[in-house]
Amino acid sequence: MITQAPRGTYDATPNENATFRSDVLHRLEDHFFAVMARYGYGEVRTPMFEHTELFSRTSGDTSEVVNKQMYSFTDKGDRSVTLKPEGTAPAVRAYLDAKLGAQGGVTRLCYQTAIFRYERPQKGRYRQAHQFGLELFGSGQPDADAEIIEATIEFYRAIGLRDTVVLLNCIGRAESRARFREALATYLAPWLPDQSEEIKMLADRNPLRLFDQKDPKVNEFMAGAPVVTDHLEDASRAHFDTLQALLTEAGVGYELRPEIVRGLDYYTDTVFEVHSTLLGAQGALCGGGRYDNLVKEVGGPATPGVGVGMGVERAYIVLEAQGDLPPMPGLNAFVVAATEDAWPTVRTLCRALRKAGLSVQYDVEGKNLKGQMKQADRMRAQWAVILGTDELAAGQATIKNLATGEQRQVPQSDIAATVGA
RNA sequence: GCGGAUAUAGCUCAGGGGUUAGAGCGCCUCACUGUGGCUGAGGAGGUCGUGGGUUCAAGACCCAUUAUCCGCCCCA
Repeated sequence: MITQAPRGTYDATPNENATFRSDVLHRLEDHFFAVMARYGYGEVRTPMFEHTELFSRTSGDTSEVVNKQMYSFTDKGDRSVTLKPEGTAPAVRAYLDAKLGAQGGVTRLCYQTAIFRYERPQKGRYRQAHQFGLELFGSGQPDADAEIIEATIEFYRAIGLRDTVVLLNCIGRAESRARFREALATYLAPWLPDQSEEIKMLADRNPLRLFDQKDPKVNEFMAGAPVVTDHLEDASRAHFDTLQALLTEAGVGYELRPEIVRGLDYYTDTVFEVHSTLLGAQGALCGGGRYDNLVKEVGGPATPGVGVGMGVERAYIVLEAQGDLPPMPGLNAFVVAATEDAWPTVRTLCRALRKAGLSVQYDVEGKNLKGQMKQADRMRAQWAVILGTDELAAGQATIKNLATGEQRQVPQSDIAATVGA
């Protein structure tokens, strides 16, 4: 079936029952960049693909994303390249390549990008998905973490999402995490031999995930397990405490969740997700956190950073589940020829109205008056502007409000003002 | 990568081996020849996801395949 989009991808189209309406996606983008402009974030656009090493080095080779989800291929120059599975590592690379941090201080970047992961698709999970992202380089202060989270919430408010919750955790630095893993391993040791292969593998590969299992028996056992936040260094502890105070001050509600650990290995200290109950199994709207070793890892000077990646489709799905998708956009006016002699004037008037900034169409199918009126209705035009022999003679036009049905005659020169109001 | 469900008109769905496959909505025409929406009357539109098979006969049953959805896993 050559007409269907590849598995896990979709076409966004401007029609009412599209899976994703392109006009809505466009609105989300507008809101995102408008909000981020108010926070002073500048847009960075990075390539669709990167050297594979950028991701394998930074995301960690035990991570699921790098392990089996990357769209990697060898190009004709025998280089291994990968369609980007996430936005942060490329943003870091671009930040370094363009020497944005050369003057010191803080650099704030935002982006909108497609991401690719070879996964089994379901609702809210695609092989090509899209993310809005923020990265803040050059500050290790909790104020930076707070700003990222606050800006994220601000975006969700701007597009009208309700009932979202910020899930917050602090996973510490390498040393404290090692200490914690040790404590956890000690706790798991007597219990593990009786568990399923799956649990054993998880305990070996990514033990923090054990905090986030569906099995109630596992949860019961894990309730008594040591918690990451009990093993934090003083600096991490203080950072986390201050961040919470800042969020409270900002009026951003949050829940502490020791099971939030994130799938990418580069995070240090702060990690967070925003969830919505309306998303089903794919509960996360966005995920982010602090990555104080990442810039150095990519080859730059040691530079702290914090960022977030927000799922565009997931925001859309929640908006739709709320019943809050905006109505399909319509024209300001549809200009109608009531008599054959009016066509030249119809065309000139359309040009004038468009020049005045209005969205305007006229019939290009050779329809009669009734057909044109019908078309005006179908295009959700606010006004029908009707021109016929009578109007031409008087230098006027009949304008009809298609919502109320009222109509009146106005001078042709006044139409832009009336229709645009 | 694992388990389960689904695929029939533009959309939402009914039909469960046997004449020309149905409904609602949408679309087209007419009533309404300078006026959309409402109403009424007509009408068009489907190789029943695709490829095989069983059968005298398949949209229905079987196998494969593709896609979507749900759960697991993972996460955006």
